[in-house]
Amino acid sequence: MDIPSKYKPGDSESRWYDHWLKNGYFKSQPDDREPYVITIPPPNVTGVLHMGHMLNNTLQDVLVRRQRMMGKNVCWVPGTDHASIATEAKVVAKLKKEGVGKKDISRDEFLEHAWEWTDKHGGIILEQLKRLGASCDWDRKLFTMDEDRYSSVIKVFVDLYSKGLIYRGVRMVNWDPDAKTAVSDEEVIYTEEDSKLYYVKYRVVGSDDYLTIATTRPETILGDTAVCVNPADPRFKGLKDRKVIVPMVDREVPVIYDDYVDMEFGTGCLKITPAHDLNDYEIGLRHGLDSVDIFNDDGTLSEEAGLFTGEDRFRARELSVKLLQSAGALEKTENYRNKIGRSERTNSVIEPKLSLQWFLNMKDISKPALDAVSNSEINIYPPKFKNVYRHWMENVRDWCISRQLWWGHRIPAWYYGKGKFVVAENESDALALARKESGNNTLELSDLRQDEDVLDTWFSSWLWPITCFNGILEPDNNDINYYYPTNALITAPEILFFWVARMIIAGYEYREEKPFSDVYLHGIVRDADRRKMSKSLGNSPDPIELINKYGADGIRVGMLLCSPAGNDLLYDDALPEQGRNFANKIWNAFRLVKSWKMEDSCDQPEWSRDAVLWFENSFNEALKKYNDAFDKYRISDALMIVYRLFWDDFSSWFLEAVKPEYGKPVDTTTYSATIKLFDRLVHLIHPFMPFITEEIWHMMESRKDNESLMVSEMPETGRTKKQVIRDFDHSKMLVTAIRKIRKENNIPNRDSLDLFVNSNTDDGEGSFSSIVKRLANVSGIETVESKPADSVSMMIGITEYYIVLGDKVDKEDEIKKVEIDLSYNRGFLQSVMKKLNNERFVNNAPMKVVEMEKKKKSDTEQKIRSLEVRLDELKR
RNA sequence: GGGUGGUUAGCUCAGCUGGUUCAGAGCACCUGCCUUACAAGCAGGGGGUCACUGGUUCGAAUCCAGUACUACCCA
Repeated sequence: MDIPSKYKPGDSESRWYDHWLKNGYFKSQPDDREPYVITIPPPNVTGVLHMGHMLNNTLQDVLVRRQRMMGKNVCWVPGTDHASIATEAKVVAKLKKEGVGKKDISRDEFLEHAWEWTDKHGGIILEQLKRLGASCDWDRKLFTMDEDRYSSVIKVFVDLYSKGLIYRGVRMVNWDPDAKTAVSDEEVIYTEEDSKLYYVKYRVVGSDDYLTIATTRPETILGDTAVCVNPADPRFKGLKDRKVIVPMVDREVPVIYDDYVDMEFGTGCLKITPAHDLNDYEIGLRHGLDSVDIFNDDGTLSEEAGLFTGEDRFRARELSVKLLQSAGALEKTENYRNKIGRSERTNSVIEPKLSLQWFLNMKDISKPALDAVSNSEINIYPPKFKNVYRHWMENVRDWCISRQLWWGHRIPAWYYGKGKFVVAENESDALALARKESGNNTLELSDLRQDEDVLDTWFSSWLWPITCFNGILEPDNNDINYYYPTNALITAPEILFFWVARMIIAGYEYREEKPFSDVYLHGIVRDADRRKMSKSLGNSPDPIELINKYGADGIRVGMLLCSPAGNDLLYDDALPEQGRNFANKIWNAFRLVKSWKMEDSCDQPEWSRDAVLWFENSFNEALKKYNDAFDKYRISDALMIVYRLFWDDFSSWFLEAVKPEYGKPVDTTTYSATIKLFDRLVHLIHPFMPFITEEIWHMMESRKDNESLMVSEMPETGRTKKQVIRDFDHSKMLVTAIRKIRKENNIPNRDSLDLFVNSNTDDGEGSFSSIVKRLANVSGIETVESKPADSVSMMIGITEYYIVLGDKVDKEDEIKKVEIDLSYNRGFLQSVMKKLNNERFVNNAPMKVVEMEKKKKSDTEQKIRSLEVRLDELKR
């Protein structure tokens, strides 16, 4: 058989992916098997695949592939989300390039552009996932804005509103005065910038005293409605119930006391502008203060400011400073560095602004979701995130669900008359409701005006595990009844609250059941310097290029090798390289086995029989650990277990032990045992490396067209004979020791050696002498009572072995080694004796531990005796 | 400012409710090998005062307290 010595992943990847698709292995329909369900964390519909997706989806594919091989009815639902902010920004940018402003066109026209954009770019990312090997049920592909998902969101909004859980309220938002929209917290970038701290004097009413406040934003003085000090601050004791006069506008405002004020910072005296600072707003709420909104939407000063109306906020700052100065109210100015928030998109300084938004009351609705995680109905992996989750849920705030955007689910509220509105699933219901509520039957559609805003994207994705099976619109359909609750959710910890917690909330609200049993949180992909991968840094490799270079299997292994649960993954090209090398190793191991000529008349040699016996046990032990690692979502551990099983145990020990001498045939018993073991190995590796394993599985023997490794059965765990493993470990150590002696003494492997074992020291461990003979090229193993002349010795466990080297033995060197060994063992014995001589240890420690120490004592004493004898002989 | 983690080999990490000859793995490194599966490889090897200080205990990488540094979340 002519197989190239380097594995080339390219063509086999597309060939096998097509094979899987053609045979419909990814598809799922409800049946009587147990389901295993994962809904994909929907990537942004207009995005492209990045390293984070690679990690996230590799993990999911590994999990579903394994479960599929364990006989589950696996359903991995793919889909994308509309990402209202990001997508709208992209469409706005595109239109801008074409010279069209968003405000120049109608909402409908804009949405047409957005859909066009979506249709053009949407789904690229899912196509890219196929290159990775993702075994999603593509027939179930969904989009958060497709018809059923859209209607589901609207229905849920109306439902929650009718339950009294959704309300309108005032809230401080991050206002971008250039884009004239609110942006989310995630889109504000805070950096330290140089600014100035202005010290301004406020006169106390009815006295000549004044208070000095420090501010970086003197223009907001126009909106001050109080001055605040810490109640514990002795400097301001006598100011209770007093008022001060706000400079420039000469408004009388109260002095209030609040713990919020930091006595150390500035003058210990804080001006309060409830309309333009979040903390001030909250203090304002606590103390019942007025708020004066001094800004227009474009960042110029409003009528209410009373001064500088129409001026830009930064110009107003300069004017304020001048005015304060001329009025003698400016005490001093200091240079200062503080954190300034700028809009990610326009780089404009964010203006905190009060506005009317829609909220979801979270207090009661989130209760079951808190309990579910506390009582482990839902498990979070790694468990350390349980605390974080609980902390957030116990301090949950109401959710602001409206966004000042067009791309998304439009809020189903219709306004009519003065400040009145109705909430309904559609226009005609809204009209009917409006007529009923107003008692005015002459109302027409044209009198109704739908809310301009859309819902937060998370308000659609929080329903994802339900809407994936259309469980909102048809709550009793077959799919939802069969697939829900899903099994696992794989995502990043950064969206534990935004998304995961809210899905759990929605699950209990709409299905009265959890949405998934397990949450697995993986880290963020960073570069080798721990920097986040980003376009602007240019430190993010293109995943498709990586697949081309290292193969999908290689990159999958690379992503997982180094991503322990919850920890960040420091990407480096060395990782997929290691994955590729592993693929090549598997490939060559297979080449070796395939090159063997079989011969019926050969008997199975003892070493081969022994090797099969040992490897079966080794395999069983590894499989147990592998399953255990999966149960705990320790995916990289599972991979490492199988990596070492294949590379070390199978390739370096098993295959080396059974491989026939050059040109000689192999007996059929060994051959078929090897193929059987190889088959079991590729099963374990398949979830991680689906392509190469499928390729090899088909080359092992002739398979039918509709057969596939990916739908064949995972091996069952068998019993492990621990003694076999222990014996083989002993023999391994012996082989290694002999090889070391060869290397130290420059004895080539082809020169065979005689090995002696000291019968006085033999504890019976290590019955794999045939393998020792073969792998260490030992011609015979003889039993002796004492050390033969001109030999070097080695100790495995407590058993002493010798190799006769003749005049090659360096006596001085041997003596030195034995002395080092002796002093270590004497020291060790001392530490053991210290414990055993300690009455409190013997009385308090568990019997088992004491027994162990006694065994250590006798073993070490025996070793010391052997070493002393040896030293004696050497010195003779 | 509040909260939650982390600190073990050059790097990335395992070490569960204290006790196996317990200080581990992978990668990297060093030495020798193009040995007829694989140099994307084989064989052998070196490397850590388990952040620091104190405490509990017969016994601490593991439990407790404090310190330092660090990461993330919230404000």
